[in-house]
Amino acid sequence: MASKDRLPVLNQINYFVEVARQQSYRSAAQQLGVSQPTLTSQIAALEKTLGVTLFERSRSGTQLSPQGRMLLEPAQEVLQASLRFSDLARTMADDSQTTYRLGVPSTLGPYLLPYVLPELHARFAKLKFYVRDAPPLQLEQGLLAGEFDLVISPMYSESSQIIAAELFVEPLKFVIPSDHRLAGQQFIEPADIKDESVLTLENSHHFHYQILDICNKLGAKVLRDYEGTSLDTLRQMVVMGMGVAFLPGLYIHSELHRPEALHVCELSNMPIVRRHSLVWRNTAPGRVFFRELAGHFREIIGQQLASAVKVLG
Amino acid sequence: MASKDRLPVLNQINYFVEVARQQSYRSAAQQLGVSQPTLTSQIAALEKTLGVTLFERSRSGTQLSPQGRMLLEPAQEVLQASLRFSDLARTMADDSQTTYRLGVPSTLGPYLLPYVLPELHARFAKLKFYVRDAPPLQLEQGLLAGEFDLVISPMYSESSQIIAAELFVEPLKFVIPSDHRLAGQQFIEPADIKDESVLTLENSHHFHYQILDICNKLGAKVLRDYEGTSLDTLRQMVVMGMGVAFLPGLYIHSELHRPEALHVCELSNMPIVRRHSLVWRNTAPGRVFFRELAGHFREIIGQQLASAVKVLG
DNA sequence: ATCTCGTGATAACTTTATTCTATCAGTGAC
DNA sequence: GTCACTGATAGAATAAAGTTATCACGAGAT
Repeated sequence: MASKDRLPVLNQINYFVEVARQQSYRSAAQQLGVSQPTLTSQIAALEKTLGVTLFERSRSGTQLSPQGRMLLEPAQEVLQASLRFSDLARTMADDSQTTYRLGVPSTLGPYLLPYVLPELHARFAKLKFYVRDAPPLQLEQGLLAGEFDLVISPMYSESSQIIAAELFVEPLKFVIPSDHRLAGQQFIEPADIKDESVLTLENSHHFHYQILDICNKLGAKVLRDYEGTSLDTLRQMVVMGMGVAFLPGLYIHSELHRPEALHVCELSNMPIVRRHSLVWRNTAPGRVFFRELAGHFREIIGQQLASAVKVLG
Repeated sequence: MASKDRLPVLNQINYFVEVARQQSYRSAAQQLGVSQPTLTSQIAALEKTLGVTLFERSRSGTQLSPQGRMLLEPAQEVLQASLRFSDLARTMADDSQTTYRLGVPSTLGPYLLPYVLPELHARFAKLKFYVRDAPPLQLEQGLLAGEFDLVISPMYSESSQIIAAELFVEPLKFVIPSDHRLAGQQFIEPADIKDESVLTLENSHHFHYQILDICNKLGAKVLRDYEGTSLDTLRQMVVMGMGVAFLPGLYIHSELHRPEALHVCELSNMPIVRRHSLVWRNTAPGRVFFRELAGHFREIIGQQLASAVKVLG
């Protein structure tokens, strides 16, 4: 007869609970700030969609029907669930109180984020990141596919769907074994590197191609037989005398505090660097906040890592 | 700016969940059986009331925003709560699948309901009664106050707000100690009772006044110093020789199967009875079913207790 | 480059819900 | 009886939800 298969209306459920509480249409109406006929018709509508009589009305008052009595608690649960829902929404109305999926290159994340995230947390207590490592190629793909909300990447491929805010420039340091013929000097002439065997990461890393490029210019040869899977293996390979390598400044800043079997230096007059940007889709709803976020990144990096990198912006 | 303090609409939450599931407005629209612009405007309305952007739209598709992602599960919980609510309502749309608060006199309930409720349960598996004992006076008050939905009572006070369906007539048996001078006879002349000491229940029971009445007519005296608090104490008092008593036929039928230190008989040519009705408020939403229920009571009592009582109706 | 197809957004309109004010018709207390 | 109180009803105004037709943009194939 009645009751199409339609969902009831939360507002009506709210009315129901209030009338049940007050045992009176009129006082419930006053409490709810609506007129009494509104309640009459809305409760009637709810009863129709549910197919159940909720109240026993008499000229001398109103009370719950047996069915209404049993439905009262489930109704309150619906309202509570809806309150949880909209409360959560309200707190997240502020973009700085949400959890974002942040993608970082595995050659950067572990050496950058420990310096940044604690301070960021101090500034936005409810801002959270779900951080995932990935090679830059996958980062960009993943960003476009919606697997990430934010990505820190070198931003080598420009696309109209993507917005990048430059964060900082990171030097790549030249690393050689302590017993290498060039060890001991702080600056090395690019020409001296000719014919050196340069080790790199495996080619799923953007890092790989950058090194390839540099080596081509310098005339050094890249040892492709032994490609490291992480910066740590790369370092080990250099220590073991398998060749020389370029290692990111932040890695060295983080991991090579103590003297070791390695010598770290730079090429004179030829700064080799990585550029890092904070990247997001141009359609991302958080884009305004993301831009603000990039500012905080720069600020914090400037405070924490000024000695190791050069902040942009 | 946006977001008045109003409750969201379940329908919109449902739309939200479906679009999130399909990652597409169009296919979600098809799935939901509405047009695509409806979704556009309803999702936009929901976003406005929540103050949060739920989706990241692009010309090539739709996906959840970070906030929407976190709101998806709470949204589903709201829907589930609402489904539980309306499912429960649907099953209770049938008046025979609800729990009613049934009030019975304590001098009747324990001796009647065990014969009735099992068969009633067989006929209406989901029909339940929350049974409470009370003296008939409280029963009627409680019924009017809405503390009971149904009451079995003698229905001595007629009221325009109350509807009563007569169920059956129960004889009151005359009970004397086995060693009483009148013991052994099945029928006793009313005149023989003159000057006997008759025991009764305490006066909160309607039973009390009925006995008082009978005794006045018969010229018997009522022992008011010792009033029993239950039919069982009354029986014990008779066994102990403190007097004689009238006990309800159903009590005797239930409790006195085995021969005992008691003799049970009747007054000849003077049937003493209680009448029992099923009573409810004339405004009770279940009133149609209650009338039907009264029929089932009569039927079942006729089957189970024909030897002890006389069914009416 | 251009075309086509698929995306969500928009406009203009219709239908359905929601709400209001004013009024009615019983009930209960005095 | 009278009066104050209930919830129900009528009719009108407003708000919300739905429709069809169309647009503008991006992606992929030609």
